[in-house]
Amino acid sequence: MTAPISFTSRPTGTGRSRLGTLTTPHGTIETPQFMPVGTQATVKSLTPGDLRAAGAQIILANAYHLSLRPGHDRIARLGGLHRFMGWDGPILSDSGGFQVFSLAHLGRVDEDGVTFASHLDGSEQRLTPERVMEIQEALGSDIAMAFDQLVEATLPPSDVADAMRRTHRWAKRCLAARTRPDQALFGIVQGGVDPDLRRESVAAVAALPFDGIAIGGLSVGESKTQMAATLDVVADALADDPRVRYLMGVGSPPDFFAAVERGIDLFDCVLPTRVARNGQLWTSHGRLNLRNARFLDDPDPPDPACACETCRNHSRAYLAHLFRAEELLAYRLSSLHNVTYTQDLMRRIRRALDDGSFGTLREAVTAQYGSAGARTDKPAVTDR
RNA sequence: GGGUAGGUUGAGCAGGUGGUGAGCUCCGCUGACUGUAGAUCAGCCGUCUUCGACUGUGGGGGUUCGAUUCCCUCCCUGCCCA
Repeated sequence: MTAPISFTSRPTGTGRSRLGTLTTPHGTIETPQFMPVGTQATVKSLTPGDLRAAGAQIILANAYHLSLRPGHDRIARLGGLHRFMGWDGPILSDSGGFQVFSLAHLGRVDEDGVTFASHLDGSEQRLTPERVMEIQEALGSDIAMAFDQLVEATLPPSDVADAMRRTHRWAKRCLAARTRPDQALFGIVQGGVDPDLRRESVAAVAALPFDGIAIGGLSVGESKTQMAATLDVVADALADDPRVRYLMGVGSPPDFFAAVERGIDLFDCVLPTRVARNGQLWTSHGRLNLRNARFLDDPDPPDPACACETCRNHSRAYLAHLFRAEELLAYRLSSLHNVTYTQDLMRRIRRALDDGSFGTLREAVTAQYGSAGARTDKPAVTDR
């Protein structure tokens, strides 16, 4: 059978960075690329038209959430996730592995899978690698993710290693369970921030016939320095592996630079949309919190350098008012801007990789957002 | 004019029948947020020299060791009657 996706890339000469093209059943995307997160078959407050206008080329949805509501079988009966949500571009579905982590207190992990109390109604739910593949195939996403176990990188090494090796066993089961020739499947590298464990994980995952390699378990409490060091280890271990590399759950504007120069092609993160709903806009002046009193009389657009619908038509003062009044438009206008900003940033990164100005761009953005990110090397929870 | 219920920190309240009223919800201020149980959460929100201290229960006066509480008087508000 023909491969469900194809990825071609070339090194740029800037660190380990690459410029690439990823072709999926629902279209081609340029890499490095950012995927807005649409957990429940919607990028909160935005229509597919908004996403297109913002420059989004691929979005992420979540198998766990959609299996609980409205149900993956129902989505399948309604023609699949693309038709259901009205987005005809590529979709990557997350497996629910992150929920094993974020909802850990609601469930327990065993060798075969995970038993959950649904966060919606408390009903018992069972996720296994086979079940997760069944859900994602019913959704019909372009790219499915293997079911993994993510743990705090700061746990004892033996715990991190246990979860990592279970992830490897589940990876093989996911591959064995797949039946759709038109859906790609990515494996996930785990191993916390331990270089040896990360190397072991890359060796195990890269040996399997996945269509892409994801790096999980980062941006969950470790420092920026640890994340960069871990990405270096992974990039070394992947060496000349030609497959697309996806860093899960990252990130902020400074994070993109740290990861791209270490060979990352794909990102997803809730940050742009979540912080937007909480009043924080990403701009060429850095972060603006539009709930701050100083914006109530500010007639300027959120970002004078931005051409999105929000910045073309509305002032900071108007946004500040909408947030205070808890008007729904606040969430849409802010999310639309932040997704646009993030897509613009990725486009600028791609252009800079092409013309050799990556370092210059990184310095400019770092000046706006602070070195190494907003909060540098905050101590890990268990360091105390 | 008579009766009645009230007056507590921006708003709305709780509490307090003589022994230290800074408690709640809004509003407001600031911060956080990284494969979304998040249009959420946290801190602050009388003053100060802020791990504490001080002031504050409509105004004035009185009784008392001590008054938000008891007494006198005045002011203001709601409702009922005339």
